[in-house]
Amino acid sequence: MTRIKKSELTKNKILAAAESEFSEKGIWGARIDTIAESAGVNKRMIYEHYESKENLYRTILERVYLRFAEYENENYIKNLPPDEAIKNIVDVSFRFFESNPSFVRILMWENLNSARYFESNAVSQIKNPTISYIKEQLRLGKEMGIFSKNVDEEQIVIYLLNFQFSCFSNIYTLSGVLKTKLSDTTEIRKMSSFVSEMLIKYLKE
Amino acid sequence: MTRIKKSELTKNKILAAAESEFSEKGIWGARIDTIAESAGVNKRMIYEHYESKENLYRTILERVYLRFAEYENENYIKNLPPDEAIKNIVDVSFRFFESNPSFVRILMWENLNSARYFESNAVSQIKNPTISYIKEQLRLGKEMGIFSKNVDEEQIVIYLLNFQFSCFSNIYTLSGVLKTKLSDTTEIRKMSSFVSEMLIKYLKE
DNA sequence: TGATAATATAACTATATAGTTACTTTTGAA
DNA sequence: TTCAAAAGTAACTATATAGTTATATTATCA
Repeated sequence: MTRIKKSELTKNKILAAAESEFSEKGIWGARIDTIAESAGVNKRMIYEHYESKENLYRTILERVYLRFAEYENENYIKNLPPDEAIKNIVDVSFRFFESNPSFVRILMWENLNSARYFESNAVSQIKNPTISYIKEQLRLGKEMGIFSKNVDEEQIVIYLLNFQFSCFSNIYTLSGVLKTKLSDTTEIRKMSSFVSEMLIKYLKE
Repeated sequence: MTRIKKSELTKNKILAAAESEFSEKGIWGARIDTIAESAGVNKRMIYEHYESKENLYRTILERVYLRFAEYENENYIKNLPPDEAIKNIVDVSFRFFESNPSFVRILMWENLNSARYFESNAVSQIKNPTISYIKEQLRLGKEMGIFSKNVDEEQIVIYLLNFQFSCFSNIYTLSGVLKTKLSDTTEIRKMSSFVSEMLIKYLKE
């Protein structure tokens, strides 16, 4: 294998191991030794390529968030009627969260750190198309007379982003209280579709 | 001061310091030395009264959750019509979350630990009156013909518990994306009342 | 082919941290 | 007042962890 390819491989192994370790334990609980070991790479290589634990974490955060933004961007079905488009938005982010549990967890850690790293530099500059897309659909829906005129666009955006996320994030303590395993995919799907149905009804009212 | 009173004082100082440290940094990030120092108490006293870090954490978790259950229990206004009762439930938990940020954070840490400590022993046995109270109001509302008959009670319970909580929990990364400071009380209040209005409309539909 | 720069390794250092030990001070019942 | 038990202290131990150093191996290009 060529030198460059080999170092790329090393970097990728580090990134994969780091993503899993950081998502499991957060930046403070994660161990560099563990990352090195489960990447099958010498610890010094982490410092060679990523300087410090903090910097490695930032890299992971950026990477993970970029993956989200790209997924959203690529998967929205264009030219749907506004009500179908809203359902589609819910559906796309549902599928992303479902297949990227480490994304959900890393964002949760970030929230407990008051989004310290998330707000800094690169990450917050990543173009996320979702917000403007939602607003566009809402405006379109109002124009077409499908959606009620006095809907608060800002709140709908928050609702869509936040409450979809919360179907995946705070379900463990809630499961304990309800004595139902809400982390099962079927349960999550139920919650998610309930939330979106309710929203659509509200918009059309 | 008597011996017993003095040791009670020490215990309380430890509990207060521990609650703040654990809520800030979670069980893994919290430091026993920091707790001892900010309690103004010798480190050994923590082990004298609480055995281990883990056990101290459990004590805090129980204490904090008990506070929640008691608050809910004491603050619901009885004999309201069902729609007002639902609004009241939202309002009461809003006020609790608002004035107990450490509760919100500790539950978030717990969710990242898959509710490991939350599910064990004492905590999950604490009687939380909320769930049965919500269900009662829903049934009453249906009987009185105020609420639609085909409302999924389970989902409403989840909605109320989870989405109210998420107005406080995952707002930091979302603030970053939206470039609005959602952690301000006014913003939280907006979100919360939006969510409850939407629910009431849905129930009455 | 042999010099050189990139890539990799093992063993190390400095520090932080949960938990302990051996000791001193204070309190209250007899 | 005395003295045993409770409450408190400082200094310690064993271990874990982020980051480093000194050295070895390997791929590329002259």
